[in-house]
Amino acid sequence: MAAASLMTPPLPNPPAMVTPHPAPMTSNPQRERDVRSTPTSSLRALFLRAVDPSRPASWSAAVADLLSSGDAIAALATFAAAVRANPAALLPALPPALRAAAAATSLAAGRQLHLLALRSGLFPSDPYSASALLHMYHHCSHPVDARRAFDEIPDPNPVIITAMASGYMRNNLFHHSLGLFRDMIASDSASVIDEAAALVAFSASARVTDRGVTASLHALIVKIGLERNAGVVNTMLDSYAKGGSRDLGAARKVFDTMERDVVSWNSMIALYAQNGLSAEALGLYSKMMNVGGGIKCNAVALSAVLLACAHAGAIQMGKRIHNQVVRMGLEENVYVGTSVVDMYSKCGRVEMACKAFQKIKEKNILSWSAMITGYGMHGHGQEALEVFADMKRSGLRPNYITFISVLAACSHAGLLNEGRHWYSAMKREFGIEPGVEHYGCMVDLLGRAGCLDEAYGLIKDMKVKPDAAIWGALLSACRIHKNVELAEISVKRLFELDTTNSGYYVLLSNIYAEAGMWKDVERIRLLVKTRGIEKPPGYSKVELKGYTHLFYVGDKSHPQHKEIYSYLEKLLERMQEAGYVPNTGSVLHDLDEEEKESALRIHSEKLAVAFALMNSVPGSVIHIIKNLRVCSDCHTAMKFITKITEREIIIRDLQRFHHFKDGLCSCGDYW
DNA sequence: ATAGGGTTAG
Repeated sequence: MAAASLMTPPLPNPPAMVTPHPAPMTSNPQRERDVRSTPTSSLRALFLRAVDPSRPASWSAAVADLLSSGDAIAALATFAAAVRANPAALLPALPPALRAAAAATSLAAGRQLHLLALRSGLFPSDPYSASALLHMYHHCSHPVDARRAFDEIPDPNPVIITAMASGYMRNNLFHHSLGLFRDMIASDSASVIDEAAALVAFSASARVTDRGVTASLHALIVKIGLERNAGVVNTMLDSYAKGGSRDLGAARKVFDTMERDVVSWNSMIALYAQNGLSAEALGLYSKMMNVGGGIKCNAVALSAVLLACAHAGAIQMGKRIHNQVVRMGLEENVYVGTSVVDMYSKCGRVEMACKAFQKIKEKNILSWSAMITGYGMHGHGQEALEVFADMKRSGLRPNYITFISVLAACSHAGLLNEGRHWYSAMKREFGIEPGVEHYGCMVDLLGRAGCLDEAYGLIKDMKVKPDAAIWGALLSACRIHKNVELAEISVKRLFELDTTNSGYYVLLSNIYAEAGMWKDVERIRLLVKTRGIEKPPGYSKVELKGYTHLFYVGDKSHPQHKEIYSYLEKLLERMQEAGYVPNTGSVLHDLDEEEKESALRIHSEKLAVAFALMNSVPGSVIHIIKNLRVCSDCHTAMKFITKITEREIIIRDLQRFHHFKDGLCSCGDYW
């Protein structure tokens, strides 16, 4: 109908909102000839040769084909040619044209198409154009415009609602997305839910903290018989484990009763891995490989299981998985490759991480970040900064995450000036506002370097609320530099944030003790006692021949404990001959010196090291995981052990890495 | 003739 009149006069610009952009559909005969003859896209020429201008379907097919071949601009140009050549082509070609505008994130083109849809009467009555239009606005990050258009659609069908809901998800408006399904959940009527809608609804419920949403949706899909649809149930599985329920058990229950496909296995493994249940993740992985019912492992499974290895420090399993990666030819894959890098770094093998990093074909921002973090964790600050420089040279723009890696590397290596430089460059040059993570690194870096006032000033200037890690960093800096006043302030704040961790009080009482403030030491000890706050028991883990051995302080439950203790005795003698003096400063102050020394020598990391030295292959790296920070005496002890035995020892606590080979360790004095 | 769709990486 009205489409014919649109052909001749150039489209008036939509009011105000249009941004300058190579508008693809100006009706200029010259341009039209260009579209059909220029060799800018040989593909385009190919498609256009096949177009029968008299058949509308022929045009829309050409637009859609160009789009799916990846040339959105050519698709838009062809759409413009279509409308001029045959006005009847508008109806079928408009939706793919809108998708092309979305793919090119060209809001200007999208708005012109919107106008065209309005003038031709296709909007809001044609549901095909309507859903594509919403899709376009969301893709161009204009959810408000999408909403405006959505509100004009009289009776939106499931496809339109799904387009709207998934668009909200894309723009991180999770509650808005869920809101579109809410009435339906409330009335228990599944009128609008089909497979695609259910997928979006569950993925929305995985991102909000509202309780019970997943279960209600679950009831709904059972009612309409979607509970045997693997895709839908997989998303449901995910939302049980995340979202408001956060219940891995519930997810596992779904997993056990459903008809599982690869994605189900991968999701469950990934969920375990992400929640730190490494043993469960690894167990489920081997179950999949053995009794998975013909399920083959793929890139996603390997990524997930590598994360579990990284978390558990399971280097041997990690190597096996890496071999599998190589066998499957997935070394060049960004996802898998980045996971391998992360696994090797967290398991203490930076050189292996670096080799794996070089194998990745198209490194993305997270691959680079993983490598920077890897060097940083090991105290190799200069290497980390070199990788960062390489990343910038490769043309990638550092983001929020990149700067966490960079600043963490500076803080761990004690690169004060570099840290200061990149912290300010981050804001000034890259326009990134620092978040808690960046502040955490800076407070740690400044604090260790003794710039306590600067660190405190930084906290006071923060635009976001400081978390326990930040005050904790300041507190341990106070221990190093003996600042009672700031320590008290930090503990006060920590107490408001985390009342259950007595570690902070132990640290404060040690600070008092070192300042000779015995009354305060007593006061804190009483406080800890009366409040019933307990320090979680410290333990150290060591992996040997695929088995993990766990040690607590003074542990005598290990079958080899007698040998371990006598080996440790001999080791300590040799260490003392080499100049090791037990650092009793980190032990509670009401013990006498002798008691302090015997308390120190049975620390879990020492037991673990002795056990590993007795049993491992000469020359291999000893890798220990500790659930808490390492005390200053164990820190020193490891250096001496390295010196006498020439063995590389790596201790990783839950967050951090301490690398003793070259005596480099920037860990503070903890407890 | 044309529309909407998650699980992996710091």
